[in-house]
Amino acid sequence: MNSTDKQPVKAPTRRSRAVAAKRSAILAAALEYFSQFGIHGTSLDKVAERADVSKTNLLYYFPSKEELYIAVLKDLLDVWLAPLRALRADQHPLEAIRHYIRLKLEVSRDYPQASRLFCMEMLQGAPLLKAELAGDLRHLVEDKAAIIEQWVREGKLAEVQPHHLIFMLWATTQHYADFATQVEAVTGRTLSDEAFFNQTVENVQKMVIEGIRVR
Amino acid sequence: MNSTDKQPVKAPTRRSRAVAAKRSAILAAALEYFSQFGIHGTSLDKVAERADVSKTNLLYYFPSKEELYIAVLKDLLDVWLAPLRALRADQHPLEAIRHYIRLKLEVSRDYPQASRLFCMEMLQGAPLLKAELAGDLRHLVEDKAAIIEQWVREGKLAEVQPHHLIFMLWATTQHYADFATQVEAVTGRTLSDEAFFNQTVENVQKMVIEGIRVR
DNA sequence: GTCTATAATATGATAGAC
DNA sequence: GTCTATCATATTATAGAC
Repeated sequence: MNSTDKQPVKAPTRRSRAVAAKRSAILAAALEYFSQFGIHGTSLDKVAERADVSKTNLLYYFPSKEELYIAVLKDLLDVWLAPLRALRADQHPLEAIRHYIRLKLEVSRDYPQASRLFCMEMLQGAPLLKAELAGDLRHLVEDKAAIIEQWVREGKLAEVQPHHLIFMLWATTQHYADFATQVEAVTGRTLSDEAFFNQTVENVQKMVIEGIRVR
Repeated sequence: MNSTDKQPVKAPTRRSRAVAAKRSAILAAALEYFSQFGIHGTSLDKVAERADVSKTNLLYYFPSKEELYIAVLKDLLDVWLAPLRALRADQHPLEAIRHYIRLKLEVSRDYPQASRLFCMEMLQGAPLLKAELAGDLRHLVEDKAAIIEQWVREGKLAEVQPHHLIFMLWATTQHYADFATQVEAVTGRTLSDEAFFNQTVENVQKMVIEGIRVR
C-alpha cells in the first residue's frame, strides 16, 4: 500500500493505528464505488457512508475527491503489476508464462475491482496514470519484453513480438474480471466458483501456451 | 442503426432528413463523450455543444440523458457483434477464426469509441444491457459456441471449451481499442498506423491459431 | 479530529412564448 | 421545433465551533 507509508516510520501508537484504519476503510469504500461507477458516478456521500465516517471527516483525510481517487489508483497499481514483476529470465519460459496466467487470474478473482478501476482509468485515457504509464510501467514492460525476446532468440518460444504476447496475456486474464458480467451472462458462472476458476486457468494456459510453443 | 428506424418507413421529406441528420449528429457527439467519460462524466451541455444544438433542443430529440445513452448503446451493439455474427459453420475453422480476428481488429481500429463504451457499460455491470446480454447476446454466443464445439468434435480444432475461446477472441481484439492508451504508451504506436495494424493482426492470428490448431 | 452549517456551483429537466 | 428563462437538486468543498 503506497498511500499509507508516506510518513516516516514510527512506532505505531493507538491513535496512529486508528487513523490508519480509518484511511484504509475510506480507501476500500472508495474502491468499491470508483470501480463500478467511476470517479464521476461516485459521490463522497456514498463513500463516506460505506466507510462509516462523515463526509466532512472524509475530506479531512483526503483533501479532495480527486486526491482520494489518485490514492486508490496508486494502491492498486502494485497489486495489478505484481504478476508481471514475477516474470524472470531464469525461469523455464513456458512454465513462467503458465505461472503468470494463474497469478493474473487469481488477481481477477480476488481483486476484480482493482482490475476494473484500472480498466476504467485506461478507457478514459488514463489522465491520472499517464505519468506512471510513460515511466515505471513502460520500463517494466521493456524489461519483460526483453526477457521474452531473449527466449524467442534462443528458440525457446515461437516467433512472436513480445509486446503482442504481453498484451494477449493481459487481455485474456483481465477479461474475466472486467467483463465478469458478460462472462456470467454467457456461462452462468463466476471465478469464485472453484471449478470454473480451474477450468478457466487450464483453458487459457492451454490456448496461450500451445500458441507460442516451439515445434 | 437501430435508433433511426423505429418509425414506419416513409418517403423521406426534406424535413425528415434534417431531423434524422440532427438525431445522428447528437448520437455521434454523445458517443464521443460517453465513451470517454461515461454517462456520469458527461454533461448534456457538452454533448449539445459538440452536436451544435442547444441543450433544450437536444432534450426535445431525446427526452432524458438516460434515453440518449441507451440509444447510443443500441446503435453500437450491432457494430460490435457483426464480426461474431459472420462466423459460420460452413467455413474452414481456422480460416473463419483468422477472419474473425481481422474483422474485430478492424472494429477496434475504426470504432474504438464503440468498443470503449461497450467496455465501460460492462464494467458497471451492464445495467442497461442486462436484458440484451441475457437474451440476444446469450443466444448468439450459444449458436457460435455450438459451431466451435462441432469443429472440436470433428477433430478440426484442438480440445478447448468454446466459451473460453470466444472470450479469448473478444479479449485479445478489444484490448487494442480499450487499452489503446496503454498500447500507445508501451509501443508508441496505434492501430491507425498501418504497419502496426498489420503486425497486430498477424501476431494475434498466429498466437491464437497456433494455440488451437490440431496436431 | 470531528461536527454543524453553509457556500458555491454544476447540471438535468421543465414551462411557456414564438 | 426551437428558444429564453427558470426550477430543482445533487454534490464538492469550506468556515468555524467544540
